[in-house]
Amino acid sequence: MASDHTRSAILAAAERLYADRGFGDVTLRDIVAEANVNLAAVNYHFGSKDELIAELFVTRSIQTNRERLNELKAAEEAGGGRASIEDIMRALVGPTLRGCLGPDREGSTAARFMIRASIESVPPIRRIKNREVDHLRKFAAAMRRAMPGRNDTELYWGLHFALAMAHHTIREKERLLRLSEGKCDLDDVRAIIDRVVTVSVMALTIGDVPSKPAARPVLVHGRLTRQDL
Amino acid sequence: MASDHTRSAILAAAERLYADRGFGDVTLRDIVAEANVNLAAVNYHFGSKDELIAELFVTRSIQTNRERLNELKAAEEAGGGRASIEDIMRALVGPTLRGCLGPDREGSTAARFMIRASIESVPPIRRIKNREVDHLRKFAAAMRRAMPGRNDTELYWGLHFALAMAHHTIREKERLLRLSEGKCDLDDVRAIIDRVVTVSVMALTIGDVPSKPAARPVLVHGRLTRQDL
DNA sequence: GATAGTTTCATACAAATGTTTGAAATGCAA
DNA sequence: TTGCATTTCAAACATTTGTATGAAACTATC
Repeated sequence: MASDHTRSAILAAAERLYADRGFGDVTLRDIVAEANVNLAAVNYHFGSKDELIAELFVTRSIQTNRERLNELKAAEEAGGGRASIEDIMRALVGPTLRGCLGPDREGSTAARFMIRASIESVPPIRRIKNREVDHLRKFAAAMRRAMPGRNDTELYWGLHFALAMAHHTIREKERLLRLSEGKCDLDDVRAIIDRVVTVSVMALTIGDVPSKPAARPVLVHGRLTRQDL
Repeated sequence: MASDHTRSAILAAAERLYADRGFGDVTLRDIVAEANVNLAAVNYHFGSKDELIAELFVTRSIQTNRERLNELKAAEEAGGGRASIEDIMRALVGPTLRGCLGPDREGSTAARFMIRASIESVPPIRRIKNREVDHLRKFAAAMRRAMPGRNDTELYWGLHFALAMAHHTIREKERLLRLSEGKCDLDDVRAIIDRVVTVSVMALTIGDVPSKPAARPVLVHGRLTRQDL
């Protein structure tokens, strides 16, 4: 393989076009035109259109998953082997939200591509997403360590809701912006992450009936703190 | 129009096939074969494929929206013109969750169709969804009445997160089931609604620093109650 | 029962699309 | 250079797809 020129030109063009116009109405001919390569090059280098899409999505997914696990590991090391539940949730939703939201990310092709992938969900991408369960199990395990006494079911629901808020915010950011008439600031990614983390932690304390008044998470200065009642 | 036979046969067949196999790989020929009608009948009765899909989705959406508003109205009348925030959230997420989840709904074509529509999001459906903002404004208004002092921004985020949890649960129920190895009971719709409502209400109290200890929502017997600390 | 409007039908159309092919070009090693 | 493998290219292929057409069948009204 002398040079990846054609291969990477296709990848870049495909990601850009899919990000801009969606999987639905971008054809191989559009891609090769954008990349200035021959039509047959896609099948030569990737085998098929679906494998091209899969490669794009896998690459980006691996990046996000690695960031997540890095954050988790860092939090666990900082906590002497056990991360706080807040930090775990932050590691879970932070990379995705940071990657897909924010004003500077407006022009990021990778981010817009991942948003598309989240919205349109074509077959090759769905197949890959199904493997994501193994990755999530690592977070479930960390949560179990952070909240030893807690019911497993509650734990999974908390994890599920955290992803729900993060992904739905990415998917429906236009609608939220329109609904709130701009009042919800979707550029302040830090605040959004704080918000999602806060609510996720709250969700994980459902049914918690402590003997002494519980520490109650409160959003202060865009950062999660605890305030005793 | 002597009889709607052909028209409704097409609608029924289309909904069934789309629900089962997705919009991606169901053609008009599949639909007319299932409906035992002629290929040209679709264009004759609906104009185009997209208008057929739009009609299916609009019909179901109107049903859900009407149920939502009925529940909201009932709650407001029961509360003497002002519904509690819990009841508002329940009216928002209840109909959708009840429609798409639960064991008996497994065979409901309408439910599975709406799940598909939520996952795949083809153009005609996206266009309709964009008009949904007006509908949500009615809930925002009710919430504003229920929580007069509250910041509008917080209110929209709470509304947004409630929909996030409901829709994501519908979209990703398979994954949650697999992740939790069956521990999360997705057939107990009442409990799920309670859970989503509880967390939504919690989300709406972020940053609430009350002069006296706040009433804290707690899940008891699968039903939302209030317990003073 | 003739007529006008509606609905159904078989068939054709036209366009788009992913994929394949076989030859030409290119790069690289001996 | 020669020879061999890799890569590029133009063109064609083979389907699939939604849509259009015009005649036939049907229905209801007068």
